[in-house]
Amino acid sequence: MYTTLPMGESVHATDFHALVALGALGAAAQPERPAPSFGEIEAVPAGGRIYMQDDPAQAIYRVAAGTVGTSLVLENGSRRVTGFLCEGDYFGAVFADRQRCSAEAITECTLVRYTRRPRSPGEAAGPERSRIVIEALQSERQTAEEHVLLLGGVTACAKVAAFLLYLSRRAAARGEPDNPVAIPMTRYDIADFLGTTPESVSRCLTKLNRAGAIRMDTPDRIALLERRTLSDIPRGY
Amino acid sequence: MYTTLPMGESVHATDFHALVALGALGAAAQPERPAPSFGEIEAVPAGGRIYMQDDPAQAIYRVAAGTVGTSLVLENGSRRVTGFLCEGDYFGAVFADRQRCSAEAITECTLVRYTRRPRSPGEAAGPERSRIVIEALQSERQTAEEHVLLLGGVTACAKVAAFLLYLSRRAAARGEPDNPVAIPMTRYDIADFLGTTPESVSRCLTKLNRAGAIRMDTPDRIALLERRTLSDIPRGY
DNA sequence: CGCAAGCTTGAGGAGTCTCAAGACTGGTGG
DNA sequence: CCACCAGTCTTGAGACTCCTCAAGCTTGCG
Repeated sequence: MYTTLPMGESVHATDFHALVALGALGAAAQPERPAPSFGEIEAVPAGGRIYMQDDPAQAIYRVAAGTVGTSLVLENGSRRVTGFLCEGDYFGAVFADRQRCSAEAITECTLVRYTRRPRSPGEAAGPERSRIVIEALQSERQTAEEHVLLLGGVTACAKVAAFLLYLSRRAAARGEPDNPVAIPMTRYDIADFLGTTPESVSRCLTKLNRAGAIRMDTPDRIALLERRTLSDIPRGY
Repeated sequence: MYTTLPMGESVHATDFHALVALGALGAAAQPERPAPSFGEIEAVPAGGRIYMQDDPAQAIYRVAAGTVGTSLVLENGSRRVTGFLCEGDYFGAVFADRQRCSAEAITECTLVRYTRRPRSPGEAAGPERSRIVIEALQSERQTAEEHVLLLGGVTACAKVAAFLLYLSRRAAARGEPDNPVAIPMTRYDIADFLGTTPESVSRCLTKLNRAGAIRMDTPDRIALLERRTLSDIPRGY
């Protein structure tokens, strides 16, 4: 599969190693970075729709605060949650006319919206816009690759435990409290994300709670007591 | 998560829409495209190791012919196959010092190897190298996102059926025969790719075969007879 | 021919899904 | 302020699928 990238001479003297260094540096949060000179701020209330599946793709979004969920409905009617996006994560960077997923705010959100068509002709080109696209690609690739590892677990408990560790790890990366980890999404969303059912998610959490591996303060706030247990769930747990 | 992309002024006048158009065009195979002016051809025999997990990351690879499998072993010892790469697919584009996955040739392969360090200083910069990185990001994102959809299936038969359709769709995109679809990888690899077991893969294929939805000519050559059945596997199939 | 690797099939048990009902929570309206 | 209500979460029971362990079968190759 060769791809046509009609950039032609529009990219000059790009340093290969600088691009390659992108991802390695991307892992570290750097909140001090000055805000980009473009991109519109958009506030979305909890439960608000950002866009729907098959809507025209008009912008790339970056989450500034809150949690966004992306999901899609397949031909056979089954629903899949494809990602939970938090501060710094990009979404909506499809390279097509229409969105493949729906996106909605799980919590109250603040988004940065990079519209495809520049608002004024003067700001059409520039390194910042291409930086956004590259960062979005990298972010979405990481989202999908981590999702693959979570979905690959064989038993439901292993998936749920890995999911908790995943949420905690990501919260820590954002500089947020990572041990009583916040669970902003519903059991239904978790189930559709992990390829299981809400009942199974609930049962696994109950089992891990009783076993002392976690402590459920409230349904949406869980303390991880034995991380080692969570990462090494055997087959017949 | 802000990422530092130390490109500075090294990217000029990049057309935002051109970058955004990348993915839409990326889906179409364009074998007529002239070969890039750099990148080393590497032939790998079937079963050959390309690199191992935790090896120093030295290059980005693109498959020119054959099938490559990437896999990794988690802390708890379970193996995951993260992708089956075919003509045109990229792999190995980690943005870190070391590889996260192992890569090995499933069939005899021809690869194009884009080494990180340019061979001569003169060819260090240029639009072609950054094009490779962007194409690789896009390719790997697509690999992971399609994998997510396959893994999200609830029953083993649904996953296996979706996997067959996936192989067929990709073969068609490469201009190869897509109905008696070639299955170059083993049941073990398929199982680790789909989050199930080799026995379950085999049983599902047998069941689909008996039901008349597919016809197994040989274990590695399967004809898809009822695509509609394969895409609409109900829960209790 | 014998071996190794991969594929298939079988039986039993563990895990999960389905359907169902009850408990809890937060918000709304009387 | 309280009752109600809708949505969510939890728990239960039964049926079913799938995993595990095991044993043949096929294929390709030395």
